[in-house]
Amino acid sequence: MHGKDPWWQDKFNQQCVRITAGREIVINILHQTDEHLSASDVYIRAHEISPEIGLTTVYRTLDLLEQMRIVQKFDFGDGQARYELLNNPGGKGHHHHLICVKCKKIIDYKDFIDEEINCLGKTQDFLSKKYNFQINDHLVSFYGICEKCREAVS
Amino acid sequence: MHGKDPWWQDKFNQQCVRITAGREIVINILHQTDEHLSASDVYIRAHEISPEIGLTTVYRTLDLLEQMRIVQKFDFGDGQARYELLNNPGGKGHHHHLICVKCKKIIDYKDFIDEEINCLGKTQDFLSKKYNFQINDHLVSFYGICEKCREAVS
DNA sequence: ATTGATAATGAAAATCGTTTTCATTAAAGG
DNA sequence: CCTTTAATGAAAACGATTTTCATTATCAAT
Repeated sequence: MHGKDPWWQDKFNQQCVRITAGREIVINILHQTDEHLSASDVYIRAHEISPEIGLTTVYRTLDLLEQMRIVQKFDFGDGQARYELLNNPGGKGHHHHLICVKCKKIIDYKDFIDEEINCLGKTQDFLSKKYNFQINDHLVSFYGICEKCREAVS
Repeated sequence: MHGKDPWWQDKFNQQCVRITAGREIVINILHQTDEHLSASDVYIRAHEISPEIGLTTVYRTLDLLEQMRIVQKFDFGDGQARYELLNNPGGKGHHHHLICVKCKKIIDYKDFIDEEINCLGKTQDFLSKKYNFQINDHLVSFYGICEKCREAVS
């Protein structure tokens, strides 16, 4: 695509993880979307591009990418894990979530995100020292009931 | 236990949800622990108290309590949901999480919690207006790799 | 290029947390 | 007490994820 290798290839080489066609496809799929894709979602899209990719490989790749801190795994309570690219350079950027516990609808928001992150930063510094953790990212979600679901109740 | 009914019974009566032995036991179990119990954990403890309680009922009860905003359901990525009592009067109180993505260890922290909540409050107010959500609670988690797991890697 | 060691893969089977089904029992109001 | 309807348990079904195992592809050394 460009003269330079994609940013994530460094991480692969550093950790002696092989760059394969399937892995590239999975990363590209995640790179090209703003949605929170499940493993099946990724599989369906990958399969269109390259039908020899199996669901198992998609699962394994997503796990690997999570371990490598290239993707973030979420669980919004709808029974399947969802994945998002971290540090997605051309993507929508970092955001937090607002989740309806009834219908499981997810809203990504960026309002006040800078203030929030600033505030969380202090905590992160403290925690990483106190507990000797290498903290890579965070998850902030608000839970509630959306307008539609509130209407549905008596 | 006291002369007065437990705090959560009001919620049951208001919503015409029946107060049954099984439900009381599940709530008491959650009330008496500081851990993040899975459905099986609850089932095992419930079964010791009253062997006729089935796993299905535990699942149904936990779902019900989540809908009623009496418990909060979490997913820390270890393959099973975990539950905590909300507003637990004698409990450990509100806290946030620090999670190791390798070994899935969870640390509950309360450091800077007031500042964080204060900061999140502004967002919550904004979001609930903007998206017309009834926001009940929030989840803040930091993800990283703990000391032990970092040593284990080359 | 060829080879050799080893990581990556796919298909199918296994796992396991959770949900559904359905017949039975218990709760709350009359 | 009786009636209606919600709650329950056991077993089966479900579905997402993981494991197994034989095969294939990758990278490094030759």
